[in-house]
Amino acid sequence: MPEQVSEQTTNRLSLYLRCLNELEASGVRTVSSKVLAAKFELNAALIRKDLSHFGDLGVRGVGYVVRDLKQRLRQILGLDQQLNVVILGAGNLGFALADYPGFRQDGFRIVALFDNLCDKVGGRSRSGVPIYDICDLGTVAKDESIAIGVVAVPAASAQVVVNAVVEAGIKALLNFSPGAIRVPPDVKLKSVDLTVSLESLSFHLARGDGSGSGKKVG
Amino acid sequence: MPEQVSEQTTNRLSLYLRCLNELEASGVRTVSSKVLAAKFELNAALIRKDLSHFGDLGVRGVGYVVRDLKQRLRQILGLDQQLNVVILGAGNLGFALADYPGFRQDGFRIVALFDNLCDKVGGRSRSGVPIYDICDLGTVAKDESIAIGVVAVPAASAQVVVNAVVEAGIKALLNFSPGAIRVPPDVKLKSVDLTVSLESLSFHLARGDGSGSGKKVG
DNA sequence: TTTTGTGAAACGCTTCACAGCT
DNA sequence: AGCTGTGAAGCGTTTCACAAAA
Repeated sequence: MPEQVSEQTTNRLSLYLRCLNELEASGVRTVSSKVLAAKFELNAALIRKDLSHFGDLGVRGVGYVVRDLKQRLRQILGLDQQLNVVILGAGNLGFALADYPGFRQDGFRIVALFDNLCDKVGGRSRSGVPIYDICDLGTVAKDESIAIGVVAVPAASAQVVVNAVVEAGIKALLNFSPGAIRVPPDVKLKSVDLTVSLESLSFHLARGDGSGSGKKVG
Repeated sequence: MPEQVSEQTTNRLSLYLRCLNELEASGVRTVSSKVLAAKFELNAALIRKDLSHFGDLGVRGVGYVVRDLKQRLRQILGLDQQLNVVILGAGNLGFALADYPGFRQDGFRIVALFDNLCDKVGGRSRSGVPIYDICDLGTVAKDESIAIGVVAVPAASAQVVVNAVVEAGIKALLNFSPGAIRVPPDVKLKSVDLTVSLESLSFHLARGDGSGSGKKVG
């Protein structure tokens, strides 16, 4: 429905949804933007603006109906259908992500790990995710209709692996390797750079200005 | 020197530094904002603005002297002195981070893992990081002058663990658990929310608008 | 001439303030 | 009365465009 929704709004929608799940579990029926705002230390108008991108989701004088808004947000975020995920790189990080509860989430299913080391291929992660040879990525991607690739390989091979993932027709990528990665314009790339995060903390320590509640970034 | 430097500028400084390291290794002596900008698909003026916060670091008509700028950025980011890091939570993620090369970086040293499960305490990670009981956090933090805590515990115990870390006098926190975490204003918190990242990708897939080169976020 | 450093303009996101609905 | 939805104001970041320096 909306023309353009900013990345920041998108990220907040996830947070709202998580909160609504908790509220529903607590038996809360409706919630106002004001109450929601307090939980995240955000401005209430911002929450209303975020939601208003997707139609009139609230009820004036009442607030938002928890169950309805939750359902609608799941739909907006594409969580009403399952998305299949593969992880590239069966190293420490790849394994950890494969078994990470936060990743074995509602709408997501981790289908496979990929690596190029022969002795790893054929094995499984602790939670049972099978490890394939990276050469088979194209086949698996089609057979299992993989939607998302998670890149957890060393920096040196990152771009090569990303190219293979793009080649396999996967249109969404979560990248954990450092350095600049290039993808075609029709592929969505989201990068998490742990070095940048650490160095940002180092910077703030060096200038002695703790500044609370760093904004969540996703 | 500067009054205020935005988080976004700070994050980019890390990227510039990484690039300068590569340039120096390649024997490049000077680099212009234009060349740097091309590597990151950024505007050259933005890079000059970022750097100009810290004095006149460039030479007009020439560009930036790679070795000098690298040195200066290391200083600005506080990487000229070692920072000791502890990881809270010796689960899959904690172990992976303890052994992750990107974390065993220049200025950082991972001193310890902490957990509350008796059978883990006393052991070591693959790379040799010792595991202590979380009760000993205060002591270790003081003895080893820990600067940064990395929180990799389940969501349910996140706030409790964060409180313990703050109590131990640690002023910088990298948090991997989902949900809203509160810290005092003098503590710097940076959160990486993997669920939000995944759901953001899901959102973009659902509306079918791949939009290349997602900005690196740290 | 090349490239930095920087005011001014442009842009985008957030907050304010209030009309309008329940 | 209470709360949403939203135009307008405010504010911070990015880009432009050019004077100043090498």
